[in-house]
Amino acid sequence: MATPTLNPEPLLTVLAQVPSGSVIAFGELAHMAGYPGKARWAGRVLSQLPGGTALPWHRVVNASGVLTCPRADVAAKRLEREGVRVQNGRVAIRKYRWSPGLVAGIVTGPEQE
DNA sequence: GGGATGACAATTT
DNA sequence: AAAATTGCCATCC
Repeated sequence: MATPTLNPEPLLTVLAQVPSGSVIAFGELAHMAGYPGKARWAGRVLSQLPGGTALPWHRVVNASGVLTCPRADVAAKRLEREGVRVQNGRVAIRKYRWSPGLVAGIVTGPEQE
């Protein structure tokens, strides 16, 4: 089996499924990609993405909702353009956090509004 | 094999 | 919400 190197493919696939107006955390992204606990690896993958990528990398934030990226200003601008309110490089991840169950129309947990 | 780094997460203060 | 602390995992030197 040669080298068990991690593939960015599943991660990029999940990232492409993220709808506009929503955001996702690195940990959630890695978990859905099939790599639970590898939140840091997810960040590494995005860091290696090319500048001309068509993937919505700007919709990926950390668990705190902070745009932890070298282009936070660009990401914030794009997010606001998609309907996500960004304040001081931070988004209300509590409201905008996306999950596969959400797509199914299943409401989980209490609402915080 | 060891140490430092990084687009992180969870907990506590 | 923010800062500090600890834990985790992959990569680079």
